[in-house]
Amino acid sequence: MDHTLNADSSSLPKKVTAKAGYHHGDLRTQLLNAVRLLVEEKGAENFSIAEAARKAGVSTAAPYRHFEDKPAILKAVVLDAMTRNGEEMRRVMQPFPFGSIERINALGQCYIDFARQHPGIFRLVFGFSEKHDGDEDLTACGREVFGIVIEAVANYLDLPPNHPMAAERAYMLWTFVHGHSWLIIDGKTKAQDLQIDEGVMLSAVSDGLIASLRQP
Amino acid sequence: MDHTLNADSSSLPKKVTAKAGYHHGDLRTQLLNAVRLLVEEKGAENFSIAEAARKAGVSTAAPYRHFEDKPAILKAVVLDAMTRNGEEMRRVMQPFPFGSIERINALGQCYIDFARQHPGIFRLVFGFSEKHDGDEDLTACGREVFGIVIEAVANYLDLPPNHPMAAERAYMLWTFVHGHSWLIIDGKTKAQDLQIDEGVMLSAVSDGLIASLRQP
DNA sequence: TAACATATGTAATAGCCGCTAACATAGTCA
DNA sequence: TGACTATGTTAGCGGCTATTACATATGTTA
Repeated sequence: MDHTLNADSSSLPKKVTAKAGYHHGDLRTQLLNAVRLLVEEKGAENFSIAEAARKAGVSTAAPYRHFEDKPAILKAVVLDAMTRNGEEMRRVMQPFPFGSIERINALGQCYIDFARQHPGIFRLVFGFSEKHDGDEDLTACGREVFGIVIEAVANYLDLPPNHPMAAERAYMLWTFVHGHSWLIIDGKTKAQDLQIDEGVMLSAVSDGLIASLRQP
Repeated sequence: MDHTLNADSSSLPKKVTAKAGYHHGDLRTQLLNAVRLLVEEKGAENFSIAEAARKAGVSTAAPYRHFEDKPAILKAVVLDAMTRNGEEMRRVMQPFPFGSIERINALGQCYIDFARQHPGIFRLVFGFSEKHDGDEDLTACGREVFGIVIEAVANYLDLPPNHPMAAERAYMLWTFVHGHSWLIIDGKTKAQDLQIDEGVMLSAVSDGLIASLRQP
């Protein structure tokens, strides 16, 4: 339930309060923090490197010592967010029994929570073509995260993890939580005056699309 | 199956080939056409008013005689796209019997087709907060389009169109096609090596989430 | 028809931003 | 110490949004 993307106080930098000198000391990390804040604050399409640099207290040219260009800095933020979301997914499913439908529901809820808590980042991760369409790192990271879902579905359905049906049903679940996440952060759900219990809906979906396969 | 957003030869302008004079004659329409092309070509986040103006053969200041600012010109494109998509939805469901599940499936397929055929516009319609978050015109248009889906679901389930369950199940269908559309145009589906028949999946979803309610 | 009002174009400009080049400073290691 | 590398800065180019002042076409009315 935490999804903390903000303060990067873990893996503490070599110089925590390096401000006095000519060299910053920990600019890369603090730039990423600034970018995350700005993306959340002003939207990924209105964020500027220059503002991130000001926020970190350096000149507008300094970021280019650490990142090739704007797409590169955004890619770093995206990769970090995907990784953390994957970790969070593994965490939230752990309390529930192996092979249970509750594990699947927990994964879906985790995905939705992430979008709600970090809509700007979510928009950035998806939605933005920003030159990293076929990027290998991002693809690999995505496959790993989606693998968690496939595995949970396969375990529930008593299938080998590489069974096509597991991937197929996992994908259906993904489309659902993905679409719901987008509609939530775009305000479309509210605009339609829909009074829907999210948890109930999520259960209905996993029941209708996955649990229904257990008794043939 | 057409979703033609490009040539606006319908509702023909007063002067079709007004190019010679100081005044353009049909700048507003041609600007919108240029914007649509550019959004599709370079992505909504990289489109610029200046380039649209060049494409229409006028100075970079001219567009501001017809649109307040960048969000306004994008809003016009979005409204047009939503309207046309709504019309297309009404068209594709017509061949199927009133109250049939095929009508529902046709609506879903139409939504997905639109995204696949106009990914740039789709990204613009959703995904972009671009200052029209709570815009009344867009909200009204969206409610009207979504109303088509609610109605089809209500008819199939033999419910009054304002029954909460109709809206609820319609929303589930929406989340599914919306999420699938995003994943398709983001290339995520391909990145995951998923071999899924879209029509089969769509049927499975409407079966699992809607048809299952008919026999209680 | 002449004069005025309105609509719609241009040019010039201010203030952003992305990114690069040339230069400055700090840390590292022979 | 001296050379090399990493990481800052300043200055500047070209592109963008948006505004302002001015120019030209169109239409209305006396």
